[in-house]
Amino acid sequence: MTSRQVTLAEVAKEAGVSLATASRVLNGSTRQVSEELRERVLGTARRLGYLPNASAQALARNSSVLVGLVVHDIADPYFSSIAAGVTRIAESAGLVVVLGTTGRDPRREVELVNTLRAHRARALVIAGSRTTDRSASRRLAEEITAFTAQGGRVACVSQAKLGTDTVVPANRSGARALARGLAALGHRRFAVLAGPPDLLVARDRLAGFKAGLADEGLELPDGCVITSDFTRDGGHAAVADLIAARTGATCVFAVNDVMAMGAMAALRDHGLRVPEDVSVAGFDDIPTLRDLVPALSTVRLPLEDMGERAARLVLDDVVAPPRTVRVAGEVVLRASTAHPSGIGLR
Amino acid sequence: MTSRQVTLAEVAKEAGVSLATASRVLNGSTRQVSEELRERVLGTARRLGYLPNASAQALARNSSVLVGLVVHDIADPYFSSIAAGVTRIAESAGLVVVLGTTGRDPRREVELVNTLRAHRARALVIAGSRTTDRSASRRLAEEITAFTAQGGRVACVSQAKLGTDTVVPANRSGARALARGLAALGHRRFAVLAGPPDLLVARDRLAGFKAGLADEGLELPDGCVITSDFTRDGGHAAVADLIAARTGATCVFAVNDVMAMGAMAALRDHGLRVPEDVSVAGFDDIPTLRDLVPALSTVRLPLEDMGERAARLVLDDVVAPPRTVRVAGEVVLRASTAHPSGIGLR
DNA sequence: AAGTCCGTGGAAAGCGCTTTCCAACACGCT
DNA sequence: AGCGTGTTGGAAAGCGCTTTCCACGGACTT
Repeated sequence: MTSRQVTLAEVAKEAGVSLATASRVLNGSTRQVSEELRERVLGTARRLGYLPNASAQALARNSSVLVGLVVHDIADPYFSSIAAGVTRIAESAGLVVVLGTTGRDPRREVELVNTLRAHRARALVIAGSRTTDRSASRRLAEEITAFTAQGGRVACVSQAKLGTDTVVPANRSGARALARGLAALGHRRFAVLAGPPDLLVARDRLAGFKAGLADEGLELPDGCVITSDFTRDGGHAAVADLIAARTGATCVFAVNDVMAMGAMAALRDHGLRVPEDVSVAGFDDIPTLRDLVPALSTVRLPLEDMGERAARLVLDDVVAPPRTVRVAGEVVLRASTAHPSGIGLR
Repeated sequence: MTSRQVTLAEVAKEAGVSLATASRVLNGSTRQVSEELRERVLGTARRLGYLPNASAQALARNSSVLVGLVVHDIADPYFSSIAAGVTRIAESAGLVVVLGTTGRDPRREVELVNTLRAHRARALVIAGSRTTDRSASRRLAEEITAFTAQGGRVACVSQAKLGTDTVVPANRSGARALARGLAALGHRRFAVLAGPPDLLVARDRLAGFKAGLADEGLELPDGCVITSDFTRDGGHAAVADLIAARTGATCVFAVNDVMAMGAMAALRDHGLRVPEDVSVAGFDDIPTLRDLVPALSTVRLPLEDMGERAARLVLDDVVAPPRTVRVAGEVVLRASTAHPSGIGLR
């Protein structure tokens, strides 16, 4: 069944030229080939249905056309938006995207970078926040070092902690501005669905939010910070704890949109209305948000654009290793947040 | 900067064994190697930080570890859900997923399959509906034939039109059952946001819906079928046409969920309430649906599962070329559809 | 007329790995 | 002692391509 593939050698022979000449015609070599031979080679190649073997080319050239993309969960709109940006740039540069998903397992992350290294991927975009786990970070950093030592370029979308090019969203300042905006609406008691305690992006956003409250002379008591998974279901589950905590909060900030969406659903299940009984805000501005009712207030991040930026960092020819692209977040207050009217979450 | 990579030959030399022995130890060869040499090779490999060159292995073995995944738009929840299923299975089989996005351009689709073929990908999952464009289909079919002739396996998620293994959702019967369900709610006048006229999946769903109406003795006048893009914005834009058409429909069926979401937003913009003024239903049951208010009625497809099924089809050892896995759709009536109370879209 | 240079084609040496084939040796038999 | 048989190590031939290096002519100098 498996028909032998047409090789360059066959094309060369059939066209009556040397291997070298055939190669020069069929790839973008700088060397000139006379019009006559060129035509002949091109013709036979087409006639025989020649397709270069990418593995052989990669081996001979010592460089591949592969770009790695590592995300936690491709079904999460946050990551799929970034992925769309990365693939757009990579594909328009004639490269091929290799997708790896970690399921938020740091070991898997290291494993993926290793695999991509084995494939001699020319570049690598790692999306998704690091955690406070030092040993995991160290092992990832080692892999990344090996990857760059091999001539590959790496960019991260998240914290600039790994000595690579990085696209870093304004987690702190965005959350801070959001806090001020919510305070300006009249809220005085807040609760935060803070995600996992060891996730840096979650910590940054929490810290920024606290700072924003402090700007307004407000504070966030410890009991008002609920930890949970960084997912829609995490946000949903956290609401039970939130209500049990009897915080009296009139406004809930979830450190990302999917958590906020889960929380809104859970609040509804508990018979609470948003924003009449409690206001809710998220972070990221994932695309699905615009079809939510009430529309979710959030901090907008240009997700696809961030993916594009990361891809560009990693594909340009600049030789300036650790560059940082800061991306601003824009506070967008929508219908899910309103002037506090009720008594909040007693 | 680019440090030379450690090669098998170096490991072999350092360990004082032949290339062959080193190779046998460091990959899953069937050949035995004595415990002593084995240890020695493993030790030096670790010490030197040896990592096999995947391109070289692919070349020597004439087979790669790559699995292609072709989707229209990775940011669309429909595709990202399927992608999550495919990557899960592929990665658990130790394979590497190559992601290609077409942006719904048939030429790009062909191009991607070609690229994947050049990389000697061992398998390929193509998600996304075909169109009625015969010449595009033919060229894709040719590429696919070449791919399989080369020993690769291909599965499609959509219509079983290409002679490959296929996972086909119950578009017709799902839409038909949905139509009956909506008629049972009391609706008599319907409108359909039918997507692009040349997209097979859209046509199937429209046809199924009509059949379901016919079962109930109802029909769908031509003026009640609005065409538009198969996207959220397409659904949004179609609503203006829909309203202009003065169909008197009390229920709108959009042939996929993202269109239905766009339509709901547009209806709201026009001051129409769902479901009080008009009921809306979609198709697919993308994950984001459960956080919509009102919750969208739809036909549930197990999207991640479909991705997994496709991946399994393409990765098992069965030698039964064109198999078809039919996936049932389950009608899920939620809050976006109700007994018709108003006068509908006059 | 001799010397230079450039443009072009081909031979061949790799790239890093797998795998066939052969040699060597240790057994267990008759 | 002689002979299969089975096990293990190594030499070497590829896998399909790129690229260096050399050879050859013709066009130009001087």
